Amino acid sequence: MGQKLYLIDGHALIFKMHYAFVGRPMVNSRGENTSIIYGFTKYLLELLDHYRPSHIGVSFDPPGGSFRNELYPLYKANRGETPAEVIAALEPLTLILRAMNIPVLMLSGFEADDVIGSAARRFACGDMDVYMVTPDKDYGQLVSPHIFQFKPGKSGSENEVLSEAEVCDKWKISSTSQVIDMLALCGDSSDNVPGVQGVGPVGAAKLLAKYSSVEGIYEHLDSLTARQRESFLAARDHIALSKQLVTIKTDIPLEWNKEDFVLDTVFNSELGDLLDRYEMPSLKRLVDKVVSFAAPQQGPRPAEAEIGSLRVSEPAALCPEGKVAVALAPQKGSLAVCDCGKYAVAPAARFAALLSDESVVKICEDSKALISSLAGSPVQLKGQVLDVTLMHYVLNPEKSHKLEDICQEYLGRGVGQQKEMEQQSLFDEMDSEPEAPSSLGDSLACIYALGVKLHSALEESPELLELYLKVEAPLAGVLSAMERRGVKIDTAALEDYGQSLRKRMEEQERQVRQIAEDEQFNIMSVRQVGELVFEKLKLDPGAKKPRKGSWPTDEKTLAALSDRSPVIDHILEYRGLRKLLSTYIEPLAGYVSPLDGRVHTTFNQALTSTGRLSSSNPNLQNIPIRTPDGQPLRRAFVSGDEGSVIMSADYSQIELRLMAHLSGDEHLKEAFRQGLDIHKATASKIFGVPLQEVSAEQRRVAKTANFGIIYGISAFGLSQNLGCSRSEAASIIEDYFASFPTIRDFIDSTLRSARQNGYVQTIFKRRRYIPDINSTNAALRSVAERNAVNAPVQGSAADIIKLAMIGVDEALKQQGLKSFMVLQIHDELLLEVRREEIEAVRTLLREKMEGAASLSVPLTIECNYGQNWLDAH
DNA sequence: TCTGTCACG
DNA sequence: ACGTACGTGACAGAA
Repeated sequence: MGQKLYLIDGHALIFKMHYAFVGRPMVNSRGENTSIIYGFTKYLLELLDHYRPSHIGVSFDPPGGSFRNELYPLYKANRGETPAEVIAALEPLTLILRAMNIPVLMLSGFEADDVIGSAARRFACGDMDVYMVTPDKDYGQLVSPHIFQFKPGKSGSENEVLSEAEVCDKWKISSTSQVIDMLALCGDSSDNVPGVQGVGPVGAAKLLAKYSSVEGIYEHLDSLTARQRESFLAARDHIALSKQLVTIKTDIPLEWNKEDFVLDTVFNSELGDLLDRYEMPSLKRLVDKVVSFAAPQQGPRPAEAEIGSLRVSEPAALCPEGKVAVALAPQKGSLAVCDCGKYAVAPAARFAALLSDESVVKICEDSKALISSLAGSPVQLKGQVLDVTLMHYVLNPEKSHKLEDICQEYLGRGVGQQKEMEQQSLFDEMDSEPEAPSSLGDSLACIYALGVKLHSALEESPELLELYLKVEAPLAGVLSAMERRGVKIDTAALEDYGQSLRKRMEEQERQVRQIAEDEQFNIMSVRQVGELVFEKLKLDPGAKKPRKGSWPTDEKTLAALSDRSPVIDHILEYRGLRKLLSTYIEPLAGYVSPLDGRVHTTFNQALTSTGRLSSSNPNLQNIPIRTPDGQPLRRAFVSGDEGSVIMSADYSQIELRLMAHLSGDEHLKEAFRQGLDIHKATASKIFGVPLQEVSAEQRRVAKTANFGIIYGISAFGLSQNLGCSRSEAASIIEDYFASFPTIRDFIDSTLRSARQNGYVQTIFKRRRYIPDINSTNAALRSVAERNAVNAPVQGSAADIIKLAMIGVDEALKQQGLKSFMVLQIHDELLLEVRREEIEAVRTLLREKMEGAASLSVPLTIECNYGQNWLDAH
């Protein structure tokens, strides 16, 4: 029986509880603030109840600082005084822990993390898993095969266990020891540890991938960009110290031994007295629960047998031949595969025959990642792929699709808690790696079982199974290819553009300093801006200084004072430019891969509630276009070489066309059939004027109303957007429905079916569940109603472009064209197209995009190309 | 870690 | 009598 040692970072937990109760403290009849004592003890008891540690200890920071303060006097110097409630809670908590026979670890000169690190390293072994209970990211550096970070969730139940793979994945590094380098590079503002200016987690990960450590980066300074080199040179003096400060000690000699940590749930009777003393009757009940459960020592559930039986009987349901495999990519270059209850880890090539066998169903957690990991190798993935994340997304887009959560929902247990399945050679002479993470076997078992369960859940609703098989599963491969191709960035253009914005920022700053009559004025400082606006210039004579804290300087407050002094516009302009620079331009340069000069975004296929994709790291679906300041950025998105262009194809008014199709409204349909300017046509109808006489203002109002219809209109929302009164908005809505009566009917019938079925659906039967549709809470219900109207429209558009992408990808390959897709922006596809293929690709896009669905109105695209993204519009 | 703001469709 | 247009992601600033 595997043993589990939980080491709790007491101070971190106390602070977490302190903040959790800010604003609504618990006070007992003696007037004592018992928030922290209650929160901490409750958390501890729930942990015992739920996770059943065999061993446990709590560590606190000792008073008087640590060796780090001697190394660096400014260490944590930016932290304010420890709140009095926190100090007051220490003593009672120590008493409670003592009454529970839980050892309190404190070593003068060391912080809690050093003690925990040293204990973890000392006690972790094959039959002792160590869980470090802390929200602190620094602990990631200690995570190793038998040491995990156990992150308390915000509402208590959402605890998260991080293994090596998850820590590495989170930071995008290859080994947990690189967490130290990450922290040193990025700095830590809460501990006052300086990092390297301008280097964030993403940039640091890229550098570490190439040079593996801080020292490695300094050995290759000449390979960095000029800006980066400058920052690294500036940091040279302190970087070693930063690294030392963030390194948790693992070699402190400890006087405790394993037996000291054994959890004995026959608690001391003092515990009850203490809980009475602090007036926490509900915790006494929890104590009883923990004690009563403790007696028959057994694990949560014997699921090994469950999974065992699945593997014997169920595969036939998936695949007539009864051959089923589970595959996933645990780390770069090698693959873990399980079959018939046993698993092996080896380079993917060793599984080539299995992976390319059409008759073997592959079950995995993340097929896009799996496909990406196999790309470039001769190994082909063929046959049906059951991606548990995507299947779960199709079944219920709004739930969490983390493996842990799906397991909880469908298997009634967490992942990584079961006795491991046997690891061995699947084939003769298999060179299995002995160092595989300990939870791997169980993860494979879970994925396997989930593949079977989710597949049969999809079979219950055949239209959902079809959505998965025809849309989501094939799309994963398309997205994988798009991510790997990436989009070329003209870094020189980007740099120039950034430079021009920086110049303009300096100019705004100079103007502000002039008005402030202060050459040293710091425009970035909220405090200084507040004092300038409200005290020196007195732009709002009525405003009273807040007693504590500082003057408000948010956008809205300042904008309201815009006509009192030009300084406001200068400040806002400065902030706008800074935002542009810090959100788009500067980070984008860091995402450009040194290998190919291209940016590789990540498309998330299982995230939105409506079926849309999302893009992150970086987000390339929100690159500016609407404002003049932002537009030049799109010029930096270029084709890979002179022989290619950027081509953009976007659906014209796809959501309104879907509204016309779904509602069946004859007026709207007719307008689209005639190819009219739809907003103008709408205006003509609702204002009762001839098409030619529609004014610009009327068109604007109609356009806003059209958007409103798609969003699930409300008088308030429309009035906000038009800047008119609520009653005026209400009358516009009346006129709209009078002109398009069938749309009102459509909305009504959509709501009726949502109330009846609990969900709404798209033209391809993608569901969105609307549980709040019958809520007695009016606000909740209104949100639900708007969701119910919007989801079929937004979601159908998402279905259509997904299907189009699959068709386009297939056709490009089939016709042997070299052009390829690079981005999807909801209703637009961006491609890199060989010049000689321009006409062929254009034709193909028309055919596949316009033909992706047959609606009762024409579905049309606009297609253009140019040297860059801006020119392609 | 959470909120507000602002970029896109 | 509520708080509001739908769907995202990233950053700065405040706790």
